[in-house]
Amino acid sequence: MSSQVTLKQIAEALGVSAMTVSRALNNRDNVDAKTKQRVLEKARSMGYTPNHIAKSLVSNKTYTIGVVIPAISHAFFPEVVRGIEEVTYKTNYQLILTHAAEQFEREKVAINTLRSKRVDGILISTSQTVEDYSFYKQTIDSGMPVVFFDRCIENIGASCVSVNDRTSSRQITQHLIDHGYKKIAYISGPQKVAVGKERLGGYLEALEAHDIPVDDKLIVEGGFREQQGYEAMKQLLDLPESSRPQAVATINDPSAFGAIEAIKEYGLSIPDDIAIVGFTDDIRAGLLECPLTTIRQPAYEVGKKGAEKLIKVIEDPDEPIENIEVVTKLIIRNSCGCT
Amino acid sequence: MSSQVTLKQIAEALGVSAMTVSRALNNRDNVDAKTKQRVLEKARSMGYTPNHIAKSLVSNKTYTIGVVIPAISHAFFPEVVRGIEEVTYKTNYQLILTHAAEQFEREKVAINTLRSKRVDGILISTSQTVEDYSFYKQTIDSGMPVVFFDRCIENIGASCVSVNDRTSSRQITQHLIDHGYKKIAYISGPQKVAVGKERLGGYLEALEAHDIPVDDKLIVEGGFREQQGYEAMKQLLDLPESSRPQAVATINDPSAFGAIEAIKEYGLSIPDDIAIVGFTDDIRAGLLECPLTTIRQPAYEVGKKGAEKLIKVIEDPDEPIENIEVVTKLIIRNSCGCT
DNA sequence: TATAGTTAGTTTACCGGTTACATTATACTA
DNA sequence: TAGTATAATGTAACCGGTAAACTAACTATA
Repeated sequence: MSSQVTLKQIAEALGVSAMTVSRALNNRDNVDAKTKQRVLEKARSMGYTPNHIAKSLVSNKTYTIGVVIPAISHAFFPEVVRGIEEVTYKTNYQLILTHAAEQFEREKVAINTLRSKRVDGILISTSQTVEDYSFYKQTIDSGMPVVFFDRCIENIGASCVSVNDRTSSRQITQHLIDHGYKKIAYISGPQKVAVGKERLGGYLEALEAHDIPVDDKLIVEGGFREQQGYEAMKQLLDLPESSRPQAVATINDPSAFGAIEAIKEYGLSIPDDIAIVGFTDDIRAGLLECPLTTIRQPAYEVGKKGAEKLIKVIEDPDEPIENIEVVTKLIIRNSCGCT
Repeated sequence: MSSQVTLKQIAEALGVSAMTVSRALNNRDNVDAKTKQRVLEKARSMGYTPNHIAKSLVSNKTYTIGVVIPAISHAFFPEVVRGIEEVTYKTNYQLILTHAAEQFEREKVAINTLRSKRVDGILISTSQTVEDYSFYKQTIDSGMPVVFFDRCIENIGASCVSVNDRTSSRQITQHLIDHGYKKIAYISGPQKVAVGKERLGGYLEALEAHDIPVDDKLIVEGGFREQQGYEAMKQLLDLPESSRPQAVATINDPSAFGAIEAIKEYGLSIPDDIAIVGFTDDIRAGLLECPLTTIRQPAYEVGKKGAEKLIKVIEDPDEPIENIEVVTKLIIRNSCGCT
């Protein structure tokens, strides 16, 4: 690191006190116009860059927020980050991005580092391997402003921005039912994560509403990643012919992509042999050989709302805890059987 | 922000000096084993989180690197970030991510803030609107370690990690020539950015190598974004029938996607009426109606190499300046005319 | 047994700013 | 013209740690 110019150096060069320089640079009162001018010029000519580290130490404020993301390569998250960025850019906050690679341990390390760096708040989407909530509880109880997004942990004292997972999942399952399918499987996400539970819940509600009996063999816990969708689908395809599903709903699009891979490997065609639907509206969904019917999650909106809420919590400790739902849209393409 | 526990508080509670606590927590010498034990326990029970801000002020080191990205939604960049993340995770650096949205002004603000935050180094991919280099020059001359990636600025005193843009571009143009096309257009990127210049250079070299005369009307400056590819293609399509291109090479995949949109609007078919190739191997490239022939850029590798180099520069001021080239791969699909 | 060497711990100053208060110079008022 | 308000600037302490120098007590050595 180069030797950076300090206030003191400017002060010395000008024969004034550091305080006067500080005041001049921060547009405070009680600085002679001429002095101020001299200071500004000197600061520029010396290439002064204020030291936020020192400022933060005094003000106990870093204008930095941490973002904890489980999977950068899932297209949903970069879009969320774009939404967050848009808000933080306007409000002069910076973003420390951490990637947990779906590992709870990495997430813990990340959050601890963020706390050490004294970020003003943290936006979290939990990893699928999340094990116990006490770690989050502790973080939140320490007074650190936290807002969850997409993969939330509920009733833990922090706000959450998600989509209407349950109703969306019910809606898309309903759509499969409308096609006349009776044997509808579900490739679920981890039940410890709210989206996992909610989306499965929506699927069950839809079946129940139509008096379709729930078949436990048709519900397989997969996960958020393509590989897991692939494996879950194989399990379903290995069921005896008679109990094989006619249609499959999945926890998200990557999972559906994996499942589609498996279906192809078994030489079956979509949607004729098996219909399938996703949840995300990944950038690839519409481009598949058989375009994927799915739920469009407004990722950018989720990021934006999350960041807005977090900054409110940071700036006003009385900001209430909320569960904010961003509304999705059912995108009907062909994989469900529509033409 | 909650009231955080400090070293001093632990020291007081234990009746020792702050230094002793500091030593105990940092595994330094000259601390009695029993004392150390007592300190560690007290720190845990009081919920102590070390304050990196204070540490940084003394050490002049933040273990944080800044990343300046022009477009999060271009799938290339999240992959790069994943590569960077993988390295910083292992080396205990954190990532401040800034998004310039292809605007040079935002980029300047971002870099200044990163400097104020005293990041240990910065990874930069320049925005397409980059205007003058003096700003970068100043930043680098101030002693801030900088490594450019993908969109580099050369000969400015910083290392650069990119792909072999020129040879790749020559190779893919060559492939179009092999198909027998004579009138090959080029939708270029901004010439102020190295990739823009290099890729255009590769295209020109290929033509020259085959004695194909360069037709200025067939070279249109587009840009990195879909919309710009769309507009550039329209310009090409509006040329008189006789001078219309038989094939088009583009600066990147998004630009190609835009161009494809335009071609469709004109009722022409790919590759029969017009062949087209990209550069990126975007996640969507293989999924198009007519799958896109393109150059696969190893984004993850670029991020990894960039981060590795930056950390070397940070940790050893004598680390030499290098231009690191990561090698691409020509991905032949159908849009070029291959079947 | 006097001297030097360890060990465990303390004290002081400092990193680069800001806050709170003190001081000086200037202007205004009676 | 003394007396006071006001503007401009300075000083000291502090934010939460750490480096460096110092001290006290104990141990080893000749």
